Amino acid sequence: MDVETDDIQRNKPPTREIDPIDRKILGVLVEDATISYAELGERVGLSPPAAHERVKRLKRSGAIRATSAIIDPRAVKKPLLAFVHIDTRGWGKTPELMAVSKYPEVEEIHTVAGDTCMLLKVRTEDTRALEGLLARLYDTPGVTSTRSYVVLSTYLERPVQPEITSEWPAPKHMANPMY
Amino acid sequence: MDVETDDIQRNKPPTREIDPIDRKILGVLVEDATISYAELGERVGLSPPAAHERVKRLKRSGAIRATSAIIDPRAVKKPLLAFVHIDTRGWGKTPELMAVSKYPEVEEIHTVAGDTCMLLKVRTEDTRALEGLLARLYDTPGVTSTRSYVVLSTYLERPVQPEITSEWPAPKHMANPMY
DNA sequence: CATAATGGCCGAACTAAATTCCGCATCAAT
DNA sequence: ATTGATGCGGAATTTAGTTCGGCCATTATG
Repeated sequence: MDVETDDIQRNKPPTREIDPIDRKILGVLVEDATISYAELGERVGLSPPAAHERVKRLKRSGAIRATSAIIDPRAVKKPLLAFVHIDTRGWGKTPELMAVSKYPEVEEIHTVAGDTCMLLKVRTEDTRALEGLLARLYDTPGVTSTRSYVVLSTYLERPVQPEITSEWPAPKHMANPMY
Repeated sequence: MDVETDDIQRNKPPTREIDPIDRKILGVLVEDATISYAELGERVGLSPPAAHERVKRLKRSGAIRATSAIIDPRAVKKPLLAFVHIDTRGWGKTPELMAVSKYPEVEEIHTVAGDTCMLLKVRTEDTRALEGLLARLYDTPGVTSTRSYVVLSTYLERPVQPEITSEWPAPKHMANPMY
């Protein structure tokens, strides 16, 4: 058997810096991950095998976490979107609340700073189902109150974008911060 | 303005009812859209061409809106996630606020019912960038105040799930609603 | 009640893309 | 200047995507 000696990359995904071409690749694949490597290569200025190599690297490094079908919520009968803020008594109620992960209606669970403790994004068939989920939340020990924000219309909803705004319009009425 | 005709497929593509096999297909493709039609067919009990036909139909009907690469936010230097609630003076300030769509940091824009008017999901490189975005929001006429909830930890974040919880645990302490 | 028509599936053939291989150029470190 | 490593491109190979024709089941129709 082969015995690995000079094992350079043990714990570190050798996170090679993401260069502009990688970012372009990510931008293309976020829009449409079904295109061929030939077309991907053409769009970013690479040959098909080179583009393929880049994508493999991005997947290995974890930059591309998955390739996923984006579903229309209406098509699967989940037209009601809501954000639920949860206040808890005490600290560290997260493990108990994580139990709601098993419901496919729950899409996001975050802990947040601000006047509330946790924040859920949930998508249900109707208000009855939302009520059922809220009832389930109140059954969790430590949950003191919730506030739900029911979405009326969604104007934008998209995955993580690879681009970054480098220069923000300077708010001239403000002093310059030290950091 | 809108003239109501009996146009069946104005808002609705001729959505043939989604049967259990379709839902299984969606479930598989949400998890991993890179698998072959051979494997997809095997998982849902169909031949490769039959699975292919189903997927084509789901895409045509709009049930599958896109196939997209899911990016690790840290890999693209956007570790700061925040939800921004916006209060506006008056009504219908949406068009103006839609201008922030051009910033790739903005991932979602909703109008919500509750004590606030709009809700944004934004992901930035750091607090400076978040401040820059907030400053941009305050420059929008009609915006009276914002409240930001900065995410400390994300425990769950996933795309729309095709499954639906059919039976919610009945809250026994409640009366039965009429509807 | 029989029959035609439709829709969905399968197996096989065909086409296109993914993947591998190898030589070459570039850059960095010695 | 030399060496090693890294990334790229072109061609060949393997694998998957796609099309085609026939079969079966369900539903509409005379």
